[in-house]
Amino acid sequence: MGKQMTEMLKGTLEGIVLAILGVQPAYGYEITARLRERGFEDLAEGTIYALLIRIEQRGLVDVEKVPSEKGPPRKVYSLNRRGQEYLEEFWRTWSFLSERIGQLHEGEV
Amino acid sequence: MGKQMTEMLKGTLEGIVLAILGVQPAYGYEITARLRERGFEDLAEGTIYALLIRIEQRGLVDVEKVPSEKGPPRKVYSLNRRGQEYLEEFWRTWSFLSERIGQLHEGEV
DNA sequence: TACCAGTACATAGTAACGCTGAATAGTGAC
DNA sequence: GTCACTATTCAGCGTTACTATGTACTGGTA
Repeated sequence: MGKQMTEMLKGTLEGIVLAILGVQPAYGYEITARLRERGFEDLAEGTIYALLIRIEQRGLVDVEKVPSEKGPPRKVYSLNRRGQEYLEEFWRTWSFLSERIGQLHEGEV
Repeated sequence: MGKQMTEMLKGTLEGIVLAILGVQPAYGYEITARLRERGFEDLAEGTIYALLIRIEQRGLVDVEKVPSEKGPPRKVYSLNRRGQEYLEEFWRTWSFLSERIGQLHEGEV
């Protein structure tokens, strides 16, 4: 990751993952792979796992262990009620910030 | 600042300040005041100063000390060539990220 | 059998960033 | 002489993503 992207992901990556889980449950390896496909090519492996553990400890997601045919069991995360609320708050914060920055980009200072 | 906003500002606040300086030179107190007017109401005083020192040390801005009628001398920062390039890189990173997150917000996963 | 690639998760240590809280210093008004 | 406003600085802290490495299960292959 470029340094700028790394810093910019702080605070937003969490929202990105929660939004993905909001659509449908997923497990860490899967989320990492999907993000890499979608342009975050050198997203570090460990980053997502650390993030998932964090949001689990905050009670934003529910976890279920599901056996895999191809390796160790998967930890499938799904967004719960609290996570939903937190995600809505994230969208409000994001909307505010992206609007301001958008204005700056258009040159309206 | 809310916790989410604090985290989200990491990496973006720098770009915001560089963009402001790209329009016209400014000093710390002024930048903080302007940002507060524009919705970042509880932006911490010290944050901007620390950021300015950082970008100065990286050689992204030029500094000039200008006397003030109302207090201690101002340190007026202006974006230089390297800063301009760095800002362009910031916009590229920002555009990529905001596009991805925008897609997520629209539900296109 | 032994080895490797792919799948899947975990974690200790590090760097960077914004915030907290306090200090310093100059000006003008009351 | 004290207060408010202007203006900058800095040490210490919490949070986050990255680095690097380790563990573990499966299937293929030499």
